[in-house]
Amino acid sequence: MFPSVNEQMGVIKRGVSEIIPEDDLVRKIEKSLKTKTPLNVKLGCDPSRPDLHLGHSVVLRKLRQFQDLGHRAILIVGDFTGMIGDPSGRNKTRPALSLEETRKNGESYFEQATKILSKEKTKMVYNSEWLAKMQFADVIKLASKYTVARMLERDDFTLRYKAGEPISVHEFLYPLAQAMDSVAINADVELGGTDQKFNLLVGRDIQREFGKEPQVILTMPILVGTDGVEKMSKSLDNYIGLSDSPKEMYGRTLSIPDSLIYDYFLLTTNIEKKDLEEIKQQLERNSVNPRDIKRGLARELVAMYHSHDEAVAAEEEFDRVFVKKDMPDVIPIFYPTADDLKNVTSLTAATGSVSSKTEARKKILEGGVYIDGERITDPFSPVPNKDEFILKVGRRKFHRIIRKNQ
RNA sequence: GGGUAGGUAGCGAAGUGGUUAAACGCAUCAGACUGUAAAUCUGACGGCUCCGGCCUUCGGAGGUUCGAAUCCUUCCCUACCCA
Repeated sequence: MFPSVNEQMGVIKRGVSEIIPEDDLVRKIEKSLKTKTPLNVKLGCDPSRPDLHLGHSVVLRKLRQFQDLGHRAILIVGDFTGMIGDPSGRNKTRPALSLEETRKNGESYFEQATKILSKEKTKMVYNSEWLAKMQFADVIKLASKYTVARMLERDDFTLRYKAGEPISVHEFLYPLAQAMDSVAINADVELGGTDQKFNLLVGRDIQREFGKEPQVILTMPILVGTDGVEKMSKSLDNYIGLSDSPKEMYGRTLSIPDSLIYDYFLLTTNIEKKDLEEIKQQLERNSVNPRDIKRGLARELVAMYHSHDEAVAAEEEFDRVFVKKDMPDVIPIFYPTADDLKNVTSLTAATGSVSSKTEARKKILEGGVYIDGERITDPFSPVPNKDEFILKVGRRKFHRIIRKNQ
């Protein structure tokens, strides 16, 4: 039923940052084999940001591997913590959510996560189920099990504390709440990014306090975003979304810096170990143009989330539009009103490519607006007297303008 | 509770009565170059505009003044020190 311990460990260890403690994981797997009981593998998800991207995929893919090895994946939606939000208002990215919102986001999270996870084998639970039932006395008791010094061990807290940035008391409760999740579902393994290491470790301590066997924690490296510097995140707009269209996904992938190519292959694709090794060699020796390796990565990703055919199509389209500077094959159509046709500025603004006429005028003066391939330099130049033409704004916004003859 | 230092555009950070829509850096956007890589260069960067201008900003609210981000009052917020 289950693969052997060595086989399992081989799969599990690919790409991981840390397994703490590794021996315990081996032991747990041995026990699972002996008793024919799958391990409970936990992953917490944040319902305040339901748009998943490649960064999330790193850890989700690891979870999928556990599923393929026969283990049980449990997604915990942090609806309770999401509902509390951040009262200090310091972190605006964490607004308080209503119960309905967290539910809705949870559903959406599940839907996207199952692009990677097996739908049937994934269990999703909301942590309000047990956290909402706790009394204040329970919370105090829980909090008493951890010390301030230990909380401050956390790098994030230390840095903020030293920098003189505010840390609210309730932030100390987050790791404890997360730990309670592990207690509630009897987690054997908890996955997370390396930035979650502290929280995951707290889970071990609290499980012990509750007389449970501590979970093994497994951390995955943080995927750097397309800017090559920051962690991939939606708010920094350096992400490749799992729901991005083939075109977008392909283009965004090509925009990552060369230094990230290997990590992306390792962390976000399923390519064979030997191919991975070859890529590493090629990159190190510079024997192949990194661009071509990157194109391969982009095709791979589009094929994973869409299809092989769409990957090929996306590449062709990309070459046409950006290499040959030709037109994309699908261009949104815009039917202008008489007012929009007053001049090119009005038209550009009307298409919504820019936020206002002021913006449109700036782009025209900067030389970023083209009509049928001709650069427009005068904001007040008239709209060509044609029934149909192509308006291009910036590098990638195209509109097919069609006049309706009334 | 007492004291100190602060709160300026997406972020960081100057400015401390009068060309100040507010230096500078980062980020972003557009252009050149290119492999939608890196590096570099140029320009834009509060909002709107009939291009003449108009409107809104310097934690909030009042006030002084011809004139305030800058002075006064009050409130809110943050860090640090003392208790």
